[in-house]
Amino acid sequence: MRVSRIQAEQNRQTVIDVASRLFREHGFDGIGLKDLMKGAGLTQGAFYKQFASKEDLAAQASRRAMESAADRWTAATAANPGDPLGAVIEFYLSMGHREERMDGCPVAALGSDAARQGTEVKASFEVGIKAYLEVLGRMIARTEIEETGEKAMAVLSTMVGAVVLSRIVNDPDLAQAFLDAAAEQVRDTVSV
Amino acid sequence: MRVSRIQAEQNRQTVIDVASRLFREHGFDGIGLKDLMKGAGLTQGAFYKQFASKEDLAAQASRRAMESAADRWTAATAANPGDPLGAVIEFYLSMGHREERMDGCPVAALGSDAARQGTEVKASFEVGIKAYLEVLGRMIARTEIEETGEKAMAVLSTMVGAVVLSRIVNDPDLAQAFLDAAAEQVRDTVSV
DNA sequence: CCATTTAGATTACGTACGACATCTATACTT
DNA sequence: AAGTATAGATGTCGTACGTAATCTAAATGG
Repeated sequence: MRVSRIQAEQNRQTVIDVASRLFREHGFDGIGLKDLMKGAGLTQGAFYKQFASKEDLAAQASRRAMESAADRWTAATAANPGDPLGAVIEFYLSMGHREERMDGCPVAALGSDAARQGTEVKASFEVGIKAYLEVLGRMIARTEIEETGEKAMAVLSTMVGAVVLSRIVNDPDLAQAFLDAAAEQVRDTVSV
Repeated sequence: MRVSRIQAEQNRQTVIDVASRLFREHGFDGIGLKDLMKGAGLTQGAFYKQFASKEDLAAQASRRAMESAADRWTAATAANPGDPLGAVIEFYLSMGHREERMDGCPVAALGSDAARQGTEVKASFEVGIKAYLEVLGRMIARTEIEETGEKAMAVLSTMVGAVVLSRIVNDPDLAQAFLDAAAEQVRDTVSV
């Protein structure tokens, strides 16, 4: 049956939110439209009234996911102005983050998948990645003026790589070691 | 038709080799058994005579891919004993590597996917990752005795993350910047 | 304020493809 | 020559994405 305009828009947002989580959990190819819509309390038939294709949803869900991830970084730094880097490290390079793919960083959860997607999806990620770099750049700028961008990129690479690697390996100790090693490296990079 | 025992084994190896490339190109969920077998010149019907399941093949293909990747690292360092790190950086953190997912590092190509796979696949990756760390550890050990393992892990994280990020973004300049920034960071880490 | 239009939702369908099992013909092996 | 291992064809059954047809309630407007 038909619902109000407001309700329809709300449903649309719910689908995007749900997709942003389920894609991170299962990968773009690992979950179908039926389950995606069911997660939002709707049926598959309603999908094409709201989205042009699965890839269209993937692009919008990726954007949403990256926005919320970047917001989390910003919030963490704002809440801890004395040690913004420490605040980011504490949750990003943690075993908790390793274990909750669904709510964690989309780059770590979907990086390899995103590389295979179309331009739209990649563009969504790109916006979020630049937001990450800005947050990192502000932290680095306090101690060093030159090469802020380069350092931010290196730091982000280290952090993303460490979480990916920590999730691949079965051994929890090795996983922890990757996170710890990355944390130390990141601290060194920013403080030098 | 039936082929010789030797031919059958060779076919099996071909399937693993082909799968190790096609999985990297399309992801574990992005390609089906039919196309996988076709890539080896066989039909899908032959698959279950050789492998228990798709995941079984995924585990074997991952192992094969990681072996060949680690061999490449070893070969690069052996061919350039004066600057082993430079040799690795030159191909790993290059635009060429960014563009050939199919023949490149399996961790960068399938890292996010691997995190969602079962224990067998992860174990295959884990072996290869440890091989990477050994190669890196040897390079780092020359300049620094302490914390060799930690540094190797940080370096690997940076390299993997940089390639993943460089592949996600549409902008080639930004992609190049990630690779360059990682290269510099890696050199600093190893030489300090 | 009622009739008409419109749009969101459901159900059902179509085609294609997914993994996996089984059956058959054949050619190697012993 | 007989047995057997293998490739390949075929089948099953579920699910994939996408597309109507239909239903219903919200918008709209006279």
